Amino acid sequence: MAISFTEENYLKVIHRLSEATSEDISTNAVAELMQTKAASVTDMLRKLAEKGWVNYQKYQGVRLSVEGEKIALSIVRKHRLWEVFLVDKMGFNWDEVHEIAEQLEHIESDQLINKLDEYLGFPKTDPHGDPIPNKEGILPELAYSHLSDIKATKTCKLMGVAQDSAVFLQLLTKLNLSLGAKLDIQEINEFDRSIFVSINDASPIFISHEVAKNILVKILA
Amino acid sequence: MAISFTEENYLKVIHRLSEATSEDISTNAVAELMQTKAASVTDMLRKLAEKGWVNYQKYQGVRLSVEGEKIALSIVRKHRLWEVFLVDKMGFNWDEVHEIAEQLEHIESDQLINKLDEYLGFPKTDPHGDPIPNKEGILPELAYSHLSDIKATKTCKLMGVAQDSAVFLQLLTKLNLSLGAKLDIQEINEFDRSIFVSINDASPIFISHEVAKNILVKILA
DNA sequence: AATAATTTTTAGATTAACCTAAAAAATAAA
DNA sequence: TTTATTTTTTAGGTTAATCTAAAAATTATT
Repeated sequence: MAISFTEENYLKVIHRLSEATSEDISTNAVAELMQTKAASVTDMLRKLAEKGWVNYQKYQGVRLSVEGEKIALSIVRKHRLWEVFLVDKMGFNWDEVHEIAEQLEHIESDQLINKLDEYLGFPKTDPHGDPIPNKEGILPELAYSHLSDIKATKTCKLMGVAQDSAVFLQLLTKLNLSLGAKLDIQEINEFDRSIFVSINDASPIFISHEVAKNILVKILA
Repeated sequence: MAISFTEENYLKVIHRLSEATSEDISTNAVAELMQTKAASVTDMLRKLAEKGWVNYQKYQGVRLSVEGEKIALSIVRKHRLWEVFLVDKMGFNWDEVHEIAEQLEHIESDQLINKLDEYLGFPKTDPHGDPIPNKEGILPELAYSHLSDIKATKTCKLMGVAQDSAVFLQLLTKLNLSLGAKLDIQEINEFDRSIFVSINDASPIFISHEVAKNILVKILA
């Protein structure tokens, strides 16, 4: 069935909200991410439900149907593969690619996206460490920890970020924090929950709790 | 000023029609290429004129303004660069890329298109031999002959095609006619204007006038 | 449990891009 | 130069996606 860019964006947003919770997604939550009004969302949810892509009962919130989930994952797949292309092949920085990928994710051609996947060497994650769903729409669950959740002095590897905003990514770049960076936690301060950490064996610096919350790491030792 | 996909497509179509003639473009001609009705075209032409992208007087036809020409050429540039990408990097055949490029040409990012240009090695023509406008929107005029216009037994090189339809391109592929192919004209038949020609030194075959009209060549000898 | 606050939905409009049918203008033919 | 034909425009409507304002349902608070 034909799908519009707008419908694709709604499915993508509902999918993103569903990842964070097992509860139904509220109209307001969708409205906020779609940067639109709740009334518009209500209209669209009814339409998406008619097309069979979401389960929606009025006043009860919404969730993706199996079919809707499939569509959402194919958009995520396209978005993340294009991000890899933009960084690996076009030479963009990781904080510059989100907006362009938002456009490219709507290009419709299974053949193209599978050829692109191959051309990029079947990458497992995008430049922010987010996993890329495969052709069958299966998204490997990567169980990484939030740096902010770590309670002891450990050595970790930066595997991803929980936020794609340019300001955040630029801050990480300034701190020399990129995918794969080694983090030696020296101290965790109870007072402001800031972390004193050495990055790639450099002299340790302070990282705020706010930043640590958005950094995903694998614990090495 | 903001521009919609639809507006971009109208400007592209008006540009294409303007290349073939120096006269003003008729509403009906635009309607046919846009696959829409004349009444819809009238509405859009008024809108495009208000935005300053075309010069339009009712009942007098339309032509691009300087600004409109600039926009149209930037779309053509994007379309043709993406076609090169699809063929050279993604491994598509020249008859498979038009529809995908129709989507990709609307991606908005000057940075991306200039990086893509560089990545592809600043190609001069697309996979069909059509010239690619440069960053400044200047389209090099390539003066090639239509194979059908050649009146004597000559040796030529295939430089482009005047049509991008998949059926036509697939026929050329079947005849072993690709960009750069050598054509030795053996005979031109007065009766049906068909051409008896050797392709890359193979044994000569007949090519219809209809096909020859859509083949662009450089005369070598 | 009743009331207050919040969330969500309905009702009615708006805009972009399209449509059909009819009117008007331009062009071609008698 | 009238008349006929074709082209183009106008008038009025439709659909998708949005909006504001008001009504209804849900949730939270006394």
